[in-house]
Amino acid sequence: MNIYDIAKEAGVSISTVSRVLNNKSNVKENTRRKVEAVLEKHDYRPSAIARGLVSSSMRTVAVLTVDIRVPHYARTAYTIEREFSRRGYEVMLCNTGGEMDETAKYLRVATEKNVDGIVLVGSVFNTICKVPEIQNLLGRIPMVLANGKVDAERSYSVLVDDGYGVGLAVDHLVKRGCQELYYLKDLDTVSAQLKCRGFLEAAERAGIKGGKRRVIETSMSLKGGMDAVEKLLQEGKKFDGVVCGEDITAAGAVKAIRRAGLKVPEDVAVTGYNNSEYARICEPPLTTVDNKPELVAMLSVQLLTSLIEETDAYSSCTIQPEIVPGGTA
Amino acid sequence: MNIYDIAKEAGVSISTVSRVLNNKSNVKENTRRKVEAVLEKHDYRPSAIARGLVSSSMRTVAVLTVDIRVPHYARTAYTIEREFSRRGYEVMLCNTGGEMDETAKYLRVATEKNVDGIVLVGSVFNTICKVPEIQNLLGRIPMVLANGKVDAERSYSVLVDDGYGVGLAVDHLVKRGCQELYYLKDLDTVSAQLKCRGFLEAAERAGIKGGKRRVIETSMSLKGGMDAVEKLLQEGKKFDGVVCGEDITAAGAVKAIRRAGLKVPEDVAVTGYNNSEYARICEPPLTTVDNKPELVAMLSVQLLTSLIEETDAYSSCTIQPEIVPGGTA
DNA sequence: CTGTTAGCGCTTTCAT
DNA sequence: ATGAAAGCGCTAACAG
Repeated sequence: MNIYDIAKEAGVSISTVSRVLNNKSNVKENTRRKVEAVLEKHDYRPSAIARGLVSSSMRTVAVLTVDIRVPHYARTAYTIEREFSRRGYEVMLCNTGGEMDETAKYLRVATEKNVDGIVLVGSVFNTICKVPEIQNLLGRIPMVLANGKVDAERSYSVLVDDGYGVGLAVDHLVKRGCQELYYLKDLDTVSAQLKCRGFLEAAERAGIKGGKRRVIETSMSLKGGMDAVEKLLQEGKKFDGVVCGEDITAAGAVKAIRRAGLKVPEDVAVTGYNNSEYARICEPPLTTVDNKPELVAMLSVQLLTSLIEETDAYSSCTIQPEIVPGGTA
Repeated sequence: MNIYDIAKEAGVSISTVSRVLNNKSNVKENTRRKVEAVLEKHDYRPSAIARGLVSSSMRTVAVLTVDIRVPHYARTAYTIEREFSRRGYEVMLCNTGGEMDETAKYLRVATEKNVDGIVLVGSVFNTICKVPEIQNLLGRIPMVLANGKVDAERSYSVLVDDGYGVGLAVDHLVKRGCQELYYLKDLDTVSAQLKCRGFLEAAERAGIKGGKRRVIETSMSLKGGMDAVEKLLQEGKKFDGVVCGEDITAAGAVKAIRRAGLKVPEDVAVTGYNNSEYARICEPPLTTVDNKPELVAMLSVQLLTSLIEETDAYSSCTIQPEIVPGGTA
């Protein structure tokens, strides 16, 4: 069933049907009703593909994340989807695993499908987009990086000051009297590096010596957090505060500290990062940092929408995280 | 840049370019190379929209879930996306919030965009699809329900025996000597009802009296689990086992039990459901039930693919959950 | 206010 | 092996 069938049955031309379909004003009320009746009768839906071919837009945006199973990305992607849905766009979900190949593949598909815009969620894309192979896929389509930055035509950023965020955690620990701090670093993305630097700078400001010796590299998992703490204990390191780059590692750290018979926060204080459900499940609930994924998502959608529809002036911006008091620090 | 530009520059007709693009065999090796050179030079990508208009397929499937932020759905959607990506399909992500309107809207969009197939994830759709307003949107497009069932043309199911799953948890508790069991019920979806019934039947089999009085309704959240346990304690109920319909409520239950000075599992044993990261963060880690979302997702994709491509014979199927021992039971 | 016509970029007969 | 031409379902410019 297409526009011709409708036209024939309503006894009008396809243009008139098209006009009715698109709520154009120049249709006689009588004709409009006649056409609408036929439309309703068949519960007719115009083909978005055919429309897309004409308007060269399918009202679709691609959202690339590393892995939607990571709660932080899930929250971001969720909000992006909801916001775009409100605005009449559908979202194509792309899990890249942080792989260059998958990213390239998806950018290619996005181009072929002529998506209206692209959102890259996560600072991995910061690094990935520098690869020449990816570089020449950029600039064709409006793009917003949520917590990333890339130098290309029509690419904008919504940044989160993660260094500042970790700094807040350090300040918080110092204020409650902690002196022997360690930082649990999990990944090696730009964001992870900024967090680490935020720790080092804040520690130095607070007069805490040791610098990089206070950074423990571990994996981004519950076990990663536990392992790191166990290592500290085994090595007989003195510590009264553990700053973590992720709630999940912080939860692991708390687990290991308490299993060792130490009290949190009395003996060792701990801070997480992300203000996730993980933080609340942890016992005691984590003191953590809210890096506001929903806000980042909203601003990203706003930015991309204005880019697509060429409405408002648009510019990149930066979000300041906030500390969320819990029971671990 | 389109197929005409390429044809002109290569000095051939558009049919030949199309043949090269689609790896058809009837092209002289020489011509092929000539065309490929031009293709490469411009890094040409054919328009998926135009192709879609001809083939009436955009190689896209829609995945509807309640809320991608719920880990269980995130895992399912993730696997579905990865599997479809491997097969050359993109995924349109749809968060319906379990709302009828949103579901209807998305089914309509899916129809307009002529998606190749639809996956409905979660047993809410079981109920939602019964609404007449939704009913007449079904049957047009191949559909698979992950953990749901609906009576419509071209609709199939991958079911999870959640009643059996909760039964496993009850058996486990009974085996370790628990007699005073309670069940924490969180939602009111079909799946939640099946779980509840699974509890009641298994309890009765084990000779535990009380029936429905042993079911506590609460909200699906950490607080929901805590509230339920606090209520039991306040009412002075005797209990040595708490079976939960979700890991998150189980984590809340454990929290409340321990805060009351009771030991888990010695005084009160607890079981969760979903085998999620929540279960591992909980201290002690939850004994939980694995309802295998990844497997469900894989089978759903397989089923939908065979439906779309009309290859193998297809049929609905059912998954059996497994108990995962932890430290709470 | 309504109809005719020319595309949008591609695939696919049907000739040659 | 290659090209010409029709058509997928729609929008929009133009004519009346």
